[in-house]
Amino acid sequence: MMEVLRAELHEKDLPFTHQREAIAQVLFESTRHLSADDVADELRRRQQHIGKATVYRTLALLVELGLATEHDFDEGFKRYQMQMGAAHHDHLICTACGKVVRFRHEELERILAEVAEVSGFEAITRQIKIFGTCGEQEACREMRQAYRSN
Amino acid sequence: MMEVLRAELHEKDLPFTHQREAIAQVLFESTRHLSADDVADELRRRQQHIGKATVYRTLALLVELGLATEHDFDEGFKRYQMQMGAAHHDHLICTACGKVVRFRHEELERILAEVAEVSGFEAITRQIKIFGTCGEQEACREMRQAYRSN
DNA sequence: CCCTCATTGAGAATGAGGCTCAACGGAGGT
DNA sequence: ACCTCCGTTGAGCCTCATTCTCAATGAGGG
Repeated sequence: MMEVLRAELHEKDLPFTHQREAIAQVLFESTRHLSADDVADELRRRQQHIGKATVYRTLALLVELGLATEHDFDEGFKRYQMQMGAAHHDHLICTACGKVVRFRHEELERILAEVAEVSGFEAITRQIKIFGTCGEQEACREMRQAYRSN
Repeated sequence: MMEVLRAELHEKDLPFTHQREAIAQVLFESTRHLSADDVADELRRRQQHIGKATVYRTLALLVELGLATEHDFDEGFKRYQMQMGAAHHDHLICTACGKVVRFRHEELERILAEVAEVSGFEAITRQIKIFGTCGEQEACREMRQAYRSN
């Protein structure tokens, strides 16, 4: 996987630095969606301090290269995740506990491609987010009740 | 329409202030998605200066009441639009010229409801955004070419 | 008209993310 | 290995959307 990054960087004549390797590694080893701060924290835990500017720049670069995806779960900051050639997937986000569940529905792919086509758009990327309550924790069920009685 | 706002506020024992009326009015009269700054600017043009804190608070309130919707088109700030009982719609966003096109596809509604159901989620709201190029302007076609040759 | 309590607004605070620029370090050539 | 050339890095500063603070204000019920 790190080979893919090395190759992509070489392709674009960009240097494969320790920082880029470390950041990609952290993202790669996590199954969660990490914020720039999460990444910086994890690097610190590994005794590899990397400036936040570099963290931001590298995350943006990984997205550019198509190796990572950027997500906004309405928390006021972005989250990132490695995208190792995996199919595009979408998310269900619990507004109470923050849990994120991935899903993929073939039918959606077809419909969205059709919508873009009809509108004369050439799609680059897309996002589908369903915000709701997952009901798994106390807080989730409470919020669910609050919404129902609204 | 302003009656709906008045009623909703009364229902929740919240005062119907001049500021709330003016902000809702601006949003109501626009067909575009307005940012908090857009709203403040329009109010200033109408000789009704309202503090930005109030603009932000009121926009959040309108969303809470279900009278407006909040959108993030990846511009670094949020945009708002009145939602007068209209059906939920989704967006195509041109990353070159910023044009936003609305669309609605019944099939999507059904599929997303099904996805939430299967995952045990109770959906509160959802968003679908397709980012791409609309090809209408010079800049859009240029960006389109850039992506193709990437 | 009064009183209460939420709202308002000016300005400061917060926080994600970008910018600056001197020092640094890949990596291809020698 | 060594050199040299650029692109990268990082500490700190800057921006800008959004929120907070708190004293003054005003909605609206009695």
